[in-house]
Amino acid sequence: MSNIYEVAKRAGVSPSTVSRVLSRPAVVSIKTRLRVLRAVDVLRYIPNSTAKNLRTCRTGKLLVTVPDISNPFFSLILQGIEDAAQRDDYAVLVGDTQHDDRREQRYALMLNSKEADGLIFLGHRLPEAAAGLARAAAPRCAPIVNGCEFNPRLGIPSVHIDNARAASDAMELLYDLGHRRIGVVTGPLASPLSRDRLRGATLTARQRGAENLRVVDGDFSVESGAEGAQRLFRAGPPPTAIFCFNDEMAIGVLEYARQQGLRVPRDLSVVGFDDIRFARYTDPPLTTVAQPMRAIGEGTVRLLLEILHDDLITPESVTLPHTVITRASTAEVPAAR
Amino acid sequence: MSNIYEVAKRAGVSPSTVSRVLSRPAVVSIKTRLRVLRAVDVLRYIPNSTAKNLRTCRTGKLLVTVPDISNPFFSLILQGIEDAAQRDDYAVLVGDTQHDDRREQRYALMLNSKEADGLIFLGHRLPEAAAGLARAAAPRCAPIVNGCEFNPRLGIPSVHIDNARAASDAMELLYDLGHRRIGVVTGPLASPLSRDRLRGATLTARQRGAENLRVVDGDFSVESGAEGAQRLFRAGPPPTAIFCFNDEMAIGVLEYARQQGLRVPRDLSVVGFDDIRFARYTDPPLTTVAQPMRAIGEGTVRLLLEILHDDLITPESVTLPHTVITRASTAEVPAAR
DNA sequence: CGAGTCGGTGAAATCGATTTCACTGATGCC
DNA sequence: GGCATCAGTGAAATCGATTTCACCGACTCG
Repeated sequence: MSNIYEVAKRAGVSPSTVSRVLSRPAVVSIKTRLRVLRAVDVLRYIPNSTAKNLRTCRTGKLLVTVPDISNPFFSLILQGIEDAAQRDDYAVLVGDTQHDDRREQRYALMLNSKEADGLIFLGHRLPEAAAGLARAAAPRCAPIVNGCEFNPRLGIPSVHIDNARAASDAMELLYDLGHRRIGVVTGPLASPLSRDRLRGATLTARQRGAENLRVVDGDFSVESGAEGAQRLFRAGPPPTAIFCFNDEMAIGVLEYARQQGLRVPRDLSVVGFDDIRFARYTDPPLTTVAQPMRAIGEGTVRLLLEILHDDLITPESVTLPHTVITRASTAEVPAAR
Repeated sequence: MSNIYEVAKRAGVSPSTVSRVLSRPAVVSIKTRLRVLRAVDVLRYIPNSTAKNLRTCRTGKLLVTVPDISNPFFSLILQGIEDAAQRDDYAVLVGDTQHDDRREQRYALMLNSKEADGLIFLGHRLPEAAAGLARAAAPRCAPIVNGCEFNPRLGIPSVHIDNARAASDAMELLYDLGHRRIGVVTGPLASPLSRDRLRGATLTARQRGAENLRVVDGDFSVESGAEGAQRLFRAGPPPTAIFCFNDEMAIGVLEYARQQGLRVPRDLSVVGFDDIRFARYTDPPLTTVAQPMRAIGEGTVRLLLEILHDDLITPESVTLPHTVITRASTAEVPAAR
């Protein structure tokens, strides 16, 4: 592989000129520019980006840690990130952390060793290594951005929806349909996102005067949705509606209903969260709260690039709109008909 | 951020020694080793990986191009790749190409500019830039590996299943259930993978003496599955079974059936391909051909690392086993009952 | 006792670009 | 005509590590 010196020699100029031709052609005379370009062509010269990175202290890479790439919710966000990064000529390094904080740690360290220019993390924990960078940068912004979650105490900019409000909206929908015995299957309460949704849901329940809100915890998996439904049905009078904090658990509830011979939405209304790709293809199609996944991904990149370009000095979060999508898994409560 | 010189100064040794302590501690005496480590600790020294990469001509990164990250099939392969790469201390750069060959090109160029040590591509096209590297490396292996597809003409090692055989197996299943009028919805025939499956399917059809195989083309999307079903039903006598070249199209067929009031599997049997996460949660759960997605991902990494370590000289592909998973979307043909 | 070996270390070259600074010749202007 | 300005270019420093080679002292062995 040829390097800049060989190109310079062949073109009869100095390496500096070759470098200029490639990065700021305007400052080089037309004649030498063409000579250099010809040499570049002949030698099939492609600049070594590592050398460039070393000199410029930039890598052109963004590191993204995601709790689970194979989860359709995250994969859509990742797609938004990738797409936005690409548009600005950044490449994306992904780290699948499998919800493991040691892995989160390891990836965060890549920022310290300058393997990437910035970090987008989609989980709810800020790895210690990253927190250190954030402290060191204070009161300015470190190139670290969060997606989906929002923990004001971290002081890390984030792109997310108003989870409390979104959960409220989902609950309102159910109350408006006449439901009074509503069950909720939460996500892991370690994450602010789940806590926010729970807060929104219980707030609405109180406002609507329904004390009959029963809450069980899930872990966002299909299985935990089915199990949550079972727990809700086994304890006390059966709920007429179940609100799950994500679509996969709602699919689990649909599974449970099918096994128990419950007809959805006749006997049980089900609401999910996220509006993943398959939500519209469940049977019945799932009523759910849509998050703008791609936009969240793109937003995190925009925020990160603003920080990198020094346009964003103080942490600033972005709240994107959600939408309640009514499909066929919800209906008026039988008694109200 | 401190560098190796400051550490050396603080420890009262030369930079070479610091480097040795960090990479081959055994060759340094215990005493200096401890002194150096203390200095590293105090200064919170973290080696700059860009400098290291420049010197060692290694990046510790693998580039993966995937046609569509948000597709659950690819995201599972990607997870396998990420996981395997991580175990060997490699990081993964992903490029979502959106099936666009210009994007594939752009990513492939990153190999030329030494931004990654190797390339795994999951599409069926080998970008020209990568092909150039392969030619340059010949007759040895360039660090380029394919997943899923297999095109012997490319001379690029690949990890995949026996697609022809897998399609045969799916068809056998249907014939064994007594189906004779079978429809097939293919993927884009530009990819060898689809052509292989089609070959397998038609071969079995011929062996089973059924001339009634009707084939329509799809593009792997849910919509094209529904549309394919429509075309199959509109032309000639209705099929009793439809075999789709992926699960999403099979979901489309299920949708179509529901809309038309066809009961699956009573009126129509449906077989998918891939066994994505949601295949078991469709209604009815989908009979499909399972591909070992994670293993495919892990396999591509293993192959690539063997090439990088010079253990693999000549291109060599790996065929992994598939499994036909019978769920509730297939049943005996009514007439056969 | 002298030669050879070996463990431990440092000086300096190197990877391949970018960028500063200085220089040259040509032009503009009074 | 002389001085300032400017466009165009090159020499050399620089980024931060790794690695080769040479060196030194201590030890072994004949």
